[in-house]
Amino acid sequence: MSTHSFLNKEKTLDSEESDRKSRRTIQKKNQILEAAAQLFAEKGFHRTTTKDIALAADVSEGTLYNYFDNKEDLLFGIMEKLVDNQQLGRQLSLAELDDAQDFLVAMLNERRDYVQSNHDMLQSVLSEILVDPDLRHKYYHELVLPGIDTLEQHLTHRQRSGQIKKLDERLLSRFLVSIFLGMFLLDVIHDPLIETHWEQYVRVVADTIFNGIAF
Amino acid sequence: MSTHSFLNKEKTLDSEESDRKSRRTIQKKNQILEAAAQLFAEKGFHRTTTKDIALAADVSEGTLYNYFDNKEDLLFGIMEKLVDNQQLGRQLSLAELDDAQDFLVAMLNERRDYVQSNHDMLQSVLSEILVDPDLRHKYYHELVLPGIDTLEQHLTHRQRSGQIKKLDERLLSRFLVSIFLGMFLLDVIHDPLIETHWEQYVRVVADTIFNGIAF
Amino acid sequence: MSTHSFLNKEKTLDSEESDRKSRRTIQKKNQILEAAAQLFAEKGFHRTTTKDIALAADVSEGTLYNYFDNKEDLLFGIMEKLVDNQQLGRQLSLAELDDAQDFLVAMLNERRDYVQSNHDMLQSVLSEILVDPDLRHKYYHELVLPGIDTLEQHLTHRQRSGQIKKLDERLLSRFLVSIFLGMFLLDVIHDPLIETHWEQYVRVVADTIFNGIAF
Amino acid sequence: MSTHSFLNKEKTLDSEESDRKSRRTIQKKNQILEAAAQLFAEKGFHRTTTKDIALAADVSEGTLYNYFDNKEDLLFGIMEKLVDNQQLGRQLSLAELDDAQDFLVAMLNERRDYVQSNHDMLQSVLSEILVDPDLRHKYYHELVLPGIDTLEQHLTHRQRSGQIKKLDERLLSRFLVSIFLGMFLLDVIHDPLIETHWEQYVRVVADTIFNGIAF
DNA sequence: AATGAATGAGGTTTCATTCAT
DNA sequence: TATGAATGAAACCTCATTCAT
Repeated sequence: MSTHSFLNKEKTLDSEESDRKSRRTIQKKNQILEAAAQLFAEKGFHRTTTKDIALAADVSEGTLYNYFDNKEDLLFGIMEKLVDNQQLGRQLSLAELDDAQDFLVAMLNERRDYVQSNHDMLQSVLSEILVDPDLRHKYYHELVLPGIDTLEQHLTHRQRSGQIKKLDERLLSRFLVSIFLGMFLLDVIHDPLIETHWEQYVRVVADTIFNGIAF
Repeated sequence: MSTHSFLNKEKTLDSEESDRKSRRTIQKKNQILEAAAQLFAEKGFHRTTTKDIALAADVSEGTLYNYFDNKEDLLFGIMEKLVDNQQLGRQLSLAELDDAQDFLVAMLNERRDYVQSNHDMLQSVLSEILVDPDLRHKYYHELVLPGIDTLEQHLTHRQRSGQIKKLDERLLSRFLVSIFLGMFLLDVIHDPLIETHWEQYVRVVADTIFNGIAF
Repeated sequence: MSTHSFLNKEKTLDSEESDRKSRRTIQKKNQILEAAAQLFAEKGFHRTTTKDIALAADVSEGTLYNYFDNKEDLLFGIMEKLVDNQQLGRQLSLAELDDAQDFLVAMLNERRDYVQSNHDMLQSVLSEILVDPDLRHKYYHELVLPGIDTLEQHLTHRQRSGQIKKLDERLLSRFLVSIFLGMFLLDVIHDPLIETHWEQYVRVVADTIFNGIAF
Repeated sequence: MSTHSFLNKEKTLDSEESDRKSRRTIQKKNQILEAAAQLFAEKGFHRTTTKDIALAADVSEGTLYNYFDNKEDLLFGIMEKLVDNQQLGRQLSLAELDDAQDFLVAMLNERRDYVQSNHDMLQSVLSEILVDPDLRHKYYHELVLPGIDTLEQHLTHRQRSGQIKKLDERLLSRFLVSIFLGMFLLDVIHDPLIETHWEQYVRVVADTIFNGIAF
């Protein structure tokens, strides 16, 4: 038993040390990614130099390459954080809102929050997605598709319980997703109205989707 | 013939020669812009070299600079063509469709056509818009805002004639525009469903917008 | 006929122009290769920077890359020149020297000349050959083996005509080649004696090979 | 036992400790040098990184610098081992072979053994010798010249005792050395024949040197 | 008007070396 | 004594742009 506890002590020490190390590594990775995301959002991936990033992250250029294989790898790092954050958001998700329209409003707001708190990272990544097949593939499969899937399930559920009409879930979910995407684009393009009138906008959207615009 | 003389009226004496010149110039500009747009769409603006463009356009690199001030100017050239094409599309546009839902369907299809026949140019320009303030400004003011405005007018008109509910037109038009934008993004990201199920998709979207998803 | 001559005139003009162009290209390639070879011989391939080479060749660094794909390609360029020069030397080669020993002496001198007039290029290439499989392969197959082959043929001929003993030509030719290689190495290492006593050295070598050192 | 006390005699009081230390030091130095030599032979000095070496030697990069001043110092370390090994080989050397031709054969074989068992180190060092004056100087003076000197003495001895002709020993010894060098080069360049036909090759070489190729 | 060779600033990346732990 | 993260100089290479022809 004494031996055992002795071993444990060592183990604990070791693991503590390696823990500290990996925590510092993760921290520094984040420090770099945040600097990069901000710059990418401001000037774009290609107009941002590794020197810029190093400076903004307060490390040397060499250090960048101790944490990331190359410049493009930074984009993948940003994407991973986006994926993590999305999953995080989903956990503390939309509870079980009984009313379907409440649910839609909640979802729009949740998306809005996600977009706002990950704005730089999303913008960083988006412009390259349009242009880099690898990144596009990753983005589609790890961020968009999961979103679509979750939506489909919710829709199916609501349809079964008779809360909403029986329209093709696959198309309906895409419709909703493209609303989010478009909303984000309008935001990035700096259309002033959505930002200033968010509350009303959500109401209009939710109302329209639920009740339609026809009399 | 009268048309012809009318057109001629605006021209100076040495018109024929300068005409031929400018026509050739315009043609070569187009030749270059098309090559550029295709490459930009494939590889992105920054990964496309002026050499690539010259090669694809079958001119020398030097010639590029006889027609455009610099590489970025090509993007502005592409944007101008997009604006022209949009205006063109709008003229022969949505006639006067009595039924509001028919109108919406027609509009969705018109957008779809526009997107499809200007795909490369749109994709070329979009990823840089996210990253280049000048271009973004131009895009917003010359392509997005006019679209929003036109939509607002249509909506106001339909509201007045009692065909649709009285929701805030500014927000409703943004809602519709963000649907188009999102649709385009899904397309660029290669989501397969919208492409293969376009007809049904349009129906779902139009039905939802008009009648809502609630029972 | 007039058409023909007219065409010819054009052709001549064209070919003259393209000739001038390609001649200038070849000239500039040589200019660069000579600068590179000298520096490589002095400091070695890796300690020579592309900037060094550009400076020595009196062109910009960018221009280097208009003529060679990358730095290593310069080594291949040097090797090609070595191969050319060897073939050149072989044409005006060892005539038909009746006496076998005269022939050996002539050959040793011919090698010496080759080594001396291609010294920088040989030294440039040699140290990388020891370390770069591609280059080694090329060197062996394009420079060493042809030399061995030629030697073998000569030896076979002399053996048949009864001038020398019937020893395995393949081994004997390798023996002679390794004498040349070793000689070159001693030269590069700056052993003073061979350089200062070349005439006598050749005599000793030829005498030994022919008559042996035994009484 | 007497030997043991003899060895101990030279040591100070705290000898045992410093002994262990220096023995461990020497061992680790060797461990590093062997790893380095292997990598240098494979990829060349410049393409081998200190990280590579550290990894292969199973130490950290920092530790490298506790044993060697810098990367180039590794080459000097390798050279020193080569010198040591050569002297070692020479001590238990060519006995006193009465017959001169037997002696030559034995010498060729001894060189062959040396080359084979020090192959990586020789190849490591050779390509840099061609390019690094310091190293070249050291190589020439500590490895080549001693070899030449030893040879000269042997030759002089054999000449005096009337076993071989009176040719200039300085040139003759260089001739023999360049045969060894060339042989080594052919080996490094991967000429297949010498390796597969070594026994016969030695016989041809020895026979030629002794009796010549002339009838 | 068209060409394309030349340019050189500037980008990404590598890697020997240092030093705090 | 051993470590390995951090460094930053410097290398190779690209490419938008110019300009003599």
